[in-house]
Amino acid sequence: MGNGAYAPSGSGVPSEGNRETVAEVTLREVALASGCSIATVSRVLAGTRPVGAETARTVRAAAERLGYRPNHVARALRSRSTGTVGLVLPQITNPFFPSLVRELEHALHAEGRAVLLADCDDDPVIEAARIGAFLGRQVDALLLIPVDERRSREAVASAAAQVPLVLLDRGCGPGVADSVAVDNAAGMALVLDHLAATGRRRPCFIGAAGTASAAVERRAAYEAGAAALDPAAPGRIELGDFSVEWGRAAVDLLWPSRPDAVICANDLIAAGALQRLRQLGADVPGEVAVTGFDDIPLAGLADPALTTVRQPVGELAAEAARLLARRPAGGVRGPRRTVRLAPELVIRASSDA
Amino acid sequence: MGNGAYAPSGSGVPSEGNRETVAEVTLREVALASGCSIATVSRVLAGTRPVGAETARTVRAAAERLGYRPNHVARALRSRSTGTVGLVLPQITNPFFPSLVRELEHALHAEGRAVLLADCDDDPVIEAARIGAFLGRQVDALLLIPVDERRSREAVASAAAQVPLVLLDRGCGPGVADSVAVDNAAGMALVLDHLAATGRRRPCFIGAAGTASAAVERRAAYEAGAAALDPAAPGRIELGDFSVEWGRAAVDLLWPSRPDAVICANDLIAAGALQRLRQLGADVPGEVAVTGFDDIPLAGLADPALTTVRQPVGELAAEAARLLARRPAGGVRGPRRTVRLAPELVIRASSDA
DNA sequence: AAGTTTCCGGAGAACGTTTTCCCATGCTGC
DNA sequence: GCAGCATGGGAAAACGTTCTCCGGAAACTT
Repeated sequence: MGNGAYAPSGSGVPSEGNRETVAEVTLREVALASGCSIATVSRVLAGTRPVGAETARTVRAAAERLGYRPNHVARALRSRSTGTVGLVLPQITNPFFPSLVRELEHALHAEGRAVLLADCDDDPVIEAARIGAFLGRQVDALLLIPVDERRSREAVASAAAQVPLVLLDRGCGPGVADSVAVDNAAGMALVLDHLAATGRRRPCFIGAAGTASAAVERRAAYEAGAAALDPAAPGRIELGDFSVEWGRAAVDLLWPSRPDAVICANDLIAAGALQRLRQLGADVPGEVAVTGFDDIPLAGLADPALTTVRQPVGELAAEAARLLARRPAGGVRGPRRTVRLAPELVIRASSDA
Repeated sequence: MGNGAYAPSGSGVPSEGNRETVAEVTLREVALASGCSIATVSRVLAGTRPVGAETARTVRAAAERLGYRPNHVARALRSRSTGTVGLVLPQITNPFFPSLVRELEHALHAEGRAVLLADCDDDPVIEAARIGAFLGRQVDALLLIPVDERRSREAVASAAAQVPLVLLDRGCGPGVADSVAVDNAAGMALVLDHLAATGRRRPCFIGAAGTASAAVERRAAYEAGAAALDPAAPGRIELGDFSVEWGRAAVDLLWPSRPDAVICANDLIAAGALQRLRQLGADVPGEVAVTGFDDIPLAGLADPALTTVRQPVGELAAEAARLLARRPAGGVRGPRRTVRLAPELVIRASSDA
């Protein structure tokens, strides 16, 4: 029974005995074999009510012998819980998401729930459709990284009224649903402190336009922190999107003014910036430091390796699972909770003084 | 009805009328409202048997009006098909997988099937457990990227006996299950042809040890091709694993012999090799060309951008879906099919003569 | 000794579908 | 006019659970 997590078949050679692997074994067969009723078998196996020790043993033996495996579908129909969570995200190919998905998958599987995955192609319409499909499949809950702060709102709100729903990484307007994300302001503050401590005085910022919460919060935090750093020269700010291409392009705009630190709103931008700076012959980190945000795998691979802010992906996932578990069913009750987790500064060569 | 893919609620303001969003609408309610039997409603909505035109209209109107949404769980219990496929992979954080997952998700959702995701942490034991869990949840089929050629075999074979199962990207021994993968030999041949055409004469190979099919096939193809290229100097071969670190380390072993082309078994190795070569002051591509395999996003971002072999991810996914669809149910019948898809050479700066 | 509470176990009703029967009706062909 | 046959529709049996009753027996109470 050690390895056979799913194969009721015997040991290796399928020679004799239990051929009943074909006709699915149900509670009924176990009941018949153990000489008691279906109800009793159910109770023994589910442990929902105490059952006589002797009977329990017989039942368990019979179940084991026949290789009984509960039918989750039937169970779901009756108990109105599928043990399934839908995970909806904008683009699995966004390099920040895989590790988050991984942690979520582990956290959820650990409590016996399975993960239905949907990729929205960054399209709110597809997102709404996927949410609807999952709801139709009776997921117990939804984990959602919204595509867009505004255009996802309607679908999210409507879904949150039907099942427990936790927003991840990005917000979706106030009071729409529970949410858990990294503390972007704290992360940006870590970066600025580090740069200040290593003597950088002429920072600039390459961010992303739009209303996405990560974009807004990181930009605001930079503004606040940079002004505190040196009220006279808060540094230039350029806004584009969260892409490598934009990082490259922004450097062309900023480099002429010779900043000594380029702070980027995420690692992709930073990777682009780094690449372009090197092409322009800039000395990183001697002449100029570059920092990113998120700590995607690419950050450690860049050359020089990128100083960045690591999101606590594991905690993010654990917290999301916890929020889901807390919200019982109808989901409507209770105020929305927002959890902010502290990030960690990862200092690498790109800012090493 | 345009947007409300999942919300049966009316238009905006929840003022009057249908409050039955709360108590789930079933076939029974629709039958009652349209004055006919449950069976008829089911037939109209599922289209399983012709029904009188007048009745059909009435039923459809009632269903629309009440906002009927079929209960997938009940349907699954009765029809023994959940419309769900399990996708089991070694490590979602492996940068080659996200795009594959994306394509698979789209292909499957397009035919109305939902995707259950499992990440195995590169551990065959976890893999077996996940497969078992999915089987217990009555997935209609399994899509699997095996962790290990040998150690995954038992679980895979056992699962393949129960549901249609398609192996992706990596094999798992002959005759175990249907499988679809890129033609590694053809890909390596493309690389070698390109390098020969651009005048490279002293190749070497950084590969991965072990029995994983990608490792074995790419290595064998290199040996065959390099020998054909120049029987006298087939080039050195170093074997490690599919990682950036190994790429870096291997360069230290190989560079002293001054090859003019470093052919890597995947892009991660190539990225490491590229990095180390640059650190050593080598001129890429002037002095030495570097090539990868897979065309992960990192390949285009490396500096210089990496020449590599692009896997036809979309076709891979489509073909996998097709194989699944072909195999009816029990899965045991019929010979195993193996599909090999042709890759494409992507020439970038790292090999530009 | 008669209530009363526990305890253990069984019968059977859900859960919401799909599907198999079966019964009407209205037709066709003799 | 009657067998035969499509056609449209309903009643009810599954599917495999969980869970609510209910009953009997044993163990306490009074």
